[in-house]
Amino acid sequence: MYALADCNNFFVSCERVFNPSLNGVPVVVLSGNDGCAIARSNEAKALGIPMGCPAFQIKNYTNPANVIMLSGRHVVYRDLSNRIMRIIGEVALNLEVYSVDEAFFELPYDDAERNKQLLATLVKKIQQYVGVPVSIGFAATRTLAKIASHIAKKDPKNVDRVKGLTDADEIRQVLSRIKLDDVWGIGRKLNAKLLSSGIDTAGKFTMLPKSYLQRIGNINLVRTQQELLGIDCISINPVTIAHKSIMNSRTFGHVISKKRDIADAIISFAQSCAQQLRQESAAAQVVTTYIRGDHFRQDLPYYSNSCTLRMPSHTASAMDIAKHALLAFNNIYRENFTYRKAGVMVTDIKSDDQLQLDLFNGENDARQAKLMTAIDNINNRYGKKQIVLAPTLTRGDWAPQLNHLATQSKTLHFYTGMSPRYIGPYKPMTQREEDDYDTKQEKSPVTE
DNA sequence: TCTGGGGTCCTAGGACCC
DNA sequence: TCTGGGGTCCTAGGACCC
Repeated sequence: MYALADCNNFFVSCERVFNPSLNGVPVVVLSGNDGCAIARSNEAKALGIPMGCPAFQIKNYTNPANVIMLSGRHVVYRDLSNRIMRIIGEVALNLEVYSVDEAFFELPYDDAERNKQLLATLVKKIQQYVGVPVSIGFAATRTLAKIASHIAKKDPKNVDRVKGLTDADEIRQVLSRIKLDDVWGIGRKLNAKLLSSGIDTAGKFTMLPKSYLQRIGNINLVRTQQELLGIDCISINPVTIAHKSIMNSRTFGHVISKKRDIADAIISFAQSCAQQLRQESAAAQVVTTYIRGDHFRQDLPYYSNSCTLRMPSHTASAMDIAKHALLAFNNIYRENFTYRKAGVMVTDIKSDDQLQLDLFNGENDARQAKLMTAIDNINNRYGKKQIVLAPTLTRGDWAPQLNHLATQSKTLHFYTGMSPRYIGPYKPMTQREEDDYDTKQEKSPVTE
């Protein structure tokens, strides 16, 4: 038996833990740039505000004065998530943290009723210790457990917020009612494709021939069908899976076209990727940089592109990664276009203990590693971004094409830190605001 | 005016090898 | 007329998830 624990309206529930006056009223948590709704309270859902609703369209559903809109505080959500996972871990077998607000695990008993009691106790404990409401579904496969958790969440009469789907007749009945796109693994495209053939429920989907599913989708679609039929076929992920890719990207406050401005952003994305690699005691060998225009602006020519480079060896050095991210950027940047978003991704990641010493760069790597450790220590102690890469000093090495650029990079923060207090279109900060922003330490940022 | 960010897996097709 | 066969690796793109 698999169980799926799913936090209800997670980001909103976290905010309510710290501010009970948010209970009972419509609350929406917004994405970065305060762009769109990424979590909604039940009251906000009842107003019809859809997931992903752009913030400026909320007025189409209700008077915005009725809705409390909050910028996301993801560090807080991560912390509460960790506490919840720890509590689940006390009773769970093979806990598999699937996302910040969801976890799969296996149940100890064969008996559905005993499992149900165990889970009901767990839900209460999380509510009491952390204050976040959680719903739990359980069944023979993860896909069915997921459906069960939806049922647990949606049914107001179910005070335990636990639902088991273990009886074959009940499963058949439930599937005949569930809309296909509510099934885990069926997204927009597949739903549309299947709908056009009259397949609108999970029940009908389970009767389709495997060969057809393989043709219109891939092996995963076949697996989804098997899972709905009660056949477990999603392999278990070990508890701690190393990342296979790490990405850092931002939508800018508005379109920009200056090469140097974008390059600054690329450097800071690369820096963040490197930092996360070091946190995970890992290193990457492949860097991808991508840039793209604003697809909402019909009045501007649209261009998007990406470039992937393999570095000479695995590295977690901000300098190595930034250097290659910039080289990649130089390959794809085109003048006379405007850009709205950029990002850096690192792949081919290996943990430090898997890595062999590179005979040719060994000494250099060791020096870089020491330097990076020193920077991490300083930043941990005195606040993020006390030491950052200065593109102005290194541009000659990194990207000769940038040589003609003006020398200053004070704008770095606008693309990266995205201060939670900074809301609105791009504009340069005053020195005062900047000092303020830099984590309110007495020190102003040290620029190397 | 205003539309997020970060992941995973699978497949097809090309380059390259013998 | 007729143009080998089989394999690996890499990448881009598309689907999905939260």
